[in-house]
Amino acid sequence: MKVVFMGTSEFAVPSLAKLIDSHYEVLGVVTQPDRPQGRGNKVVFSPVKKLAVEHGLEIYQPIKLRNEAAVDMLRNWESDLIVVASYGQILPADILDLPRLGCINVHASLLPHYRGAAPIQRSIMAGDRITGVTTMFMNIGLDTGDIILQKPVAIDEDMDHGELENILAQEGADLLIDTLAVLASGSNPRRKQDDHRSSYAPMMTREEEKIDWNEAAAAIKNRIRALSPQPAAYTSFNGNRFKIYKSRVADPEATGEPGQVTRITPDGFEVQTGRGTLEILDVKREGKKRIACREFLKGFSLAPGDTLT
RNA sequence: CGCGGGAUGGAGCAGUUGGUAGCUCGUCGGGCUCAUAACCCGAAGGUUGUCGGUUCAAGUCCGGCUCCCGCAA
Repeated sequence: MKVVFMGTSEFAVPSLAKLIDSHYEVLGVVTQPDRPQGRGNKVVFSPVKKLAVEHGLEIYQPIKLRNEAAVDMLRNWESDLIVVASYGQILPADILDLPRLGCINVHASLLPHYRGAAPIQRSIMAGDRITGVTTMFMNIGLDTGDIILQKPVAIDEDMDHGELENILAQEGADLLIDTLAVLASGSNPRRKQDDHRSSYAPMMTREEEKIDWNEAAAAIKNRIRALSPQPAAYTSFNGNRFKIYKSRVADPEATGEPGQVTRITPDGFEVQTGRGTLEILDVKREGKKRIACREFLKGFSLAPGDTLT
């Protein structure tokens, strides 16, 4: 079976890696164009491109898929199957129809839940204790195709986005290999998604990175987890903005003025929220490195009564 | 050359208009207490990221380099 892989972000890397290690033939890799990004606007390869380069695979980086050149390119590869994992662009019908076996996608949720760009963040932010990975046949809709295989994964209550993404990426890669085996065997299992139970997981926005101390402690904790380690939730004190990576609900029911520091603890400090207090454990000041909160307090004077905004 | 912050004893930070380095914590030794993230006394530990320049004198001014980070895209 000859396969074309389309992917961009870190989540897609294990899938491509397993595909390379498998006996299936990888004809080429499609990934997003190299774009200037980050500090200094340096041009950086996508994680998938880095892996593809290491293995000397043919790489194609169209700006748009929705044009003849892109469709021709993919047609010329004459693949049996296209595998997509967090690629970052919608595949037009012209391309979906190209491979003999169709296009399949590895998605980081138990579809039909959390269709869209940020299923991992959204599931953590919602406080879910279970999520999973899904492989499906792609169609015109956004993550609406027929399901091939699924595997549930438990979310530990202290797991952050980075940790969960790693796990799901690995599970997704394994599920992909299982899926290919199923398809190669000639069977074609597909189960329609129940649209009535679907939900949508839109990309996280800048605004959502700011902590609102009026929320309940548990909700803030989940937001911090969902954004850690990148880009990380933030708050500020006296004009100093700092990011918070890790927290713990101290007293779930305590009441008081939201945002106020209630006490200094051995591991950090506690902040009053809309409902309950939250102990802050891991932070990073602008221009500084990430450090444990107790270290942070040695050089940053913060006392009970101070208010975070 | 997108804008900006940082690099100081093991850790986190201060260091005024340039005059040979301080604080909190930790470590080690001693003391006190029923006890403690307690307290008291004492000690060790820094060629101030790197290279060069200005100067009688530079952590402090100027330039190059390396690494780290925030913002904006």
